[in-house]
Amino acid sequence: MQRYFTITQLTQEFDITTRTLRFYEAQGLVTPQRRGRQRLYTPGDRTRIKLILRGKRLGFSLAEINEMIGMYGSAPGEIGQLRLLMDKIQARRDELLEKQRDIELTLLELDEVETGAKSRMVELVASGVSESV
Amino acid sequence: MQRYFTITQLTQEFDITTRTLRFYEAQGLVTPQRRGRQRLYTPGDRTRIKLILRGKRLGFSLAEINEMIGMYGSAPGEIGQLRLLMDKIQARRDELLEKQRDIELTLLELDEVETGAKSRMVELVASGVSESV
DNA sequence: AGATGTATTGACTTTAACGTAAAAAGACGA
DNA sequence: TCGTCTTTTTACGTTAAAGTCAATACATCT
Repeated sequence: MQRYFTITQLTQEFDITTRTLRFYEAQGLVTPQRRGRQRLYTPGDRTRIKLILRGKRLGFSLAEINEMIGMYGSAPGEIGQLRLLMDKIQARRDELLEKQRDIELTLLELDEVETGAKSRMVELVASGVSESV
Repeated sequence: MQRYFTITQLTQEFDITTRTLRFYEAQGLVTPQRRGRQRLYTPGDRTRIKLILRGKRLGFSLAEINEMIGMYGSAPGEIGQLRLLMDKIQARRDELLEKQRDIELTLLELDEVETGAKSRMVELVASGVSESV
């Protein structure tokens, strides 16, 4: 018993437009089945869409995302190909680790700005500005 | 004694083009001084550029980056403005935390793929394919 | 059958973030 | 002073990732 999703269900769930999903399909990122002309998305398709959106949030291009998703089901039968795959994995991992460091730094800086803003606020309130916090 | 950087020094250090730096300037992201027509970047400008590139790596748009950088030197004198600033900070923080989770998940998936690839490799080698590892 | 609402397709447009090319202006060494 | 090099400015081109619009098709309700 396969459960299907319609395109609008998915657009609502992920807060994207139909145009977006059709565009992803045109790019070969998802290939939903058809009932007549209507698109039917399987749970697998839905998962792929989730992966795409996650990749987007991390700043990857659709081409990169396509490549990454391509890694999942593959497991090629040739040693050379396997080596290539593992190289790609390592490259992605390095990128992600860099992003992690970038995030840490940015979070720290946000903390600093917030600290400054807070103390500035205390100053203002103490200096007699009537304001209910 | 102010030390200045030329545009090409910075392009080499950060591996970007002059076009990129001039574009950032046109967008108001950096405003180097001039000696005649030549651009002179201060250490502060250099830091801003680093922040811009970091933001880009995290998938933020130049407009978002501009806003974030704008938070740094500000500390506005009005309570309402301070509240707004703190709201923005929190929003950014939430985004960054989401990106962190996204990265964790992606790293885990990469691990899985790699594990699969490794065992597949062992299989291949064991099944008699001559290959020096 | 007619009206209404949702899907699809195709074409054209838009936006961000640069790339590329051409012309002119200094800067510098021989 | 000449030639070379770098830098600047201006203008047009490009790419990715959709947005927008119009025409058509399907399905459903009345």
